[in-house]
Amino acid sequence: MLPAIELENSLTRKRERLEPAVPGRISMYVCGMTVYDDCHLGHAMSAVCFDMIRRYLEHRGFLVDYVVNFTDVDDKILARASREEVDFLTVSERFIDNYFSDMDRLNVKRATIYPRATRHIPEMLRMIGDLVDRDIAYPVDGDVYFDVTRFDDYGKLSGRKVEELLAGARIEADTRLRQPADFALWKGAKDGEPGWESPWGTGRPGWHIECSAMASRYLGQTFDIHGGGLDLLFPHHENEIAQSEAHAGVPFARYWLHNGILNFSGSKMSKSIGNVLGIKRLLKTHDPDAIRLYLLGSHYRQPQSYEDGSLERAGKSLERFVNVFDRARRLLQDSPPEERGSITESALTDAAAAAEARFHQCMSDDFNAAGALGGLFELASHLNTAMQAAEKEDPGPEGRAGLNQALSTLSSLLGVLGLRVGSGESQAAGASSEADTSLISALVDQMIQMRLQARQAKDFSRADEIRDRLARVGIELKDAPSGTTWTRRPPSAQD
RNA sequence: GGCGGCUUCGCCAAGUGGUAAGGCAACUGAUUGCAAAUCAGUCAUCGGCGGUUCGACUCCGCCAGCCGCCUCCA
Repeated sequence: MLPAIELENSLTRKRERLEPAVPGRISMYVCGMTVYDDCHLGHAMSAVCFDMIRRYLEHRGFLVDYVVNFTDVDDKILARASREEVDFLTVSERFIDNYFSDMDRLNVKRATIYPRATRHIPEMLRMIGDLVDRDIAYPVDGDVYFDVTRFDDYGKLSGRKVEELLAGARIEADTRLRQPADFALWKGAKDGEPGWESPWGTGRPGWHIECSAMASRYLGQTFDIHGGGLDLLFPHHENEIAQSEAHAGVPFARYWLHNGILNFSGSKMSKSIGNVLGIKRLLKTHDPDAIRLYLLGSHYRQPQSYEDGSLERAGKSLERFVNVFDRARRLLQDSPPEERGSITESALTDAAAAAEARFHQCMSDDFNAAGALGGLFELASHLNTAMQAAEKEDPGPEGRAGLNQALSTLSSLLGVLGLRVGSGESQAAGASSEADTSLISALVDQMIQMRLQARQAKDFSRADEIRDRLARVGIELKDAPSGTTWTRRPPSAQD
């Protein structure tokens, strides 16, 4: 019996048991990105956190409807388009493609649907129209604003009170507004800006309304989980709730999940500060699984600080898993089975069962992937201990069964976290075509043969030279009793 | 100024009212021609001060430091 899933709900600030509105199904909406530039590690953090949550829910048997939006029209996109003298959709579509290629490499599973704001203008106009009709929103000079005093629960997510917002507003008051905290549902087009026709003139949607419109379009007026970065909690998510609930009269998202922000050099990774690490650049020197492992190494809700060498350390950790599978493959294929075994089956099956139990215990407890990983490292250790013995004396038929079972547990649980180690689909850094790979393989085997001859002739300086030279081009040799193996490492990483 | 959060071994980072997972690094030993990998072992009393409690790192209060949001932001 697996533990019930509990999660920390930002809305109630409490730990709650996850009880989907429709048994067996989870409807989940996660704020994607405004596509005006490349993705950075912070975007990856959010995407990977919610991907991990989604994968775990699916692993637990839920059918997950997973919606991630693209904000494909906004000031920054328009600014870029104007700078590049292209249509704004050219810009947004380019960065959407870019987003997919980065996220695919990080093994972020594709959402059920990726709605774009520009393709849901009618839905938004209907919502805005309704709010205006009921005087919850009001038009001003071609814009439309939401009157925050007309929604009693305004501030319930972020713990703010309307009065305080009015008093402490940092922005200069726009005198056209009923109060400074009111936010735009619709923005009238200024000179030459693209726009859509509306009852209030040509314009484009405000930022928040798209999520309200698209979430209800695809998941219903009330759905289970809404996720996003903690920095979106206010005002974005607060405003989503206000619009949606004022419009529909029913609760919007039932559970709100927020991932902690990634800090780099002491402050939030953000384009405006300029301390961003682009995913594309990181992928040049790091295994995508290492990046994923790093991002899952702390609880999703905690802010995470990126330090120099963080990804290198994650890469070393990942190798621990990689080595287990390499070693097992060698062990199981090299030696013919014998009657008597060096491994007692129960030792490994117990270790595997313990790791799996701990995995579920941690993951059920607000998706504690970091804790779950700890258990997987322990299982890796148990496997190594057993394999060390098995290299001296055949594990025997029962031992082989136990070994295989523990390996398959390890690889499938890593898979639930989206880590491809041991699944046969891991992406070695510098992956190349199949033809290249087999050519490299043949060449390296030749070099290993040459080195073996040198070693047998006790010409160790020559043997070392071969090893060093291969290391310089990213081929690392490992001598084992059963022979020499090699692995490709990424070219030396700088950050 | 308002709201929220954080402070655990050299670094990253889980966690619990009953004396602290894991990874990286380091140290000792085994193994190795030497390495690498691996194994065995070593390596923290949880920011400070009070309080509640039989007992707190975990609960409460105060203090200090750091961070996020309040403007676009994963």
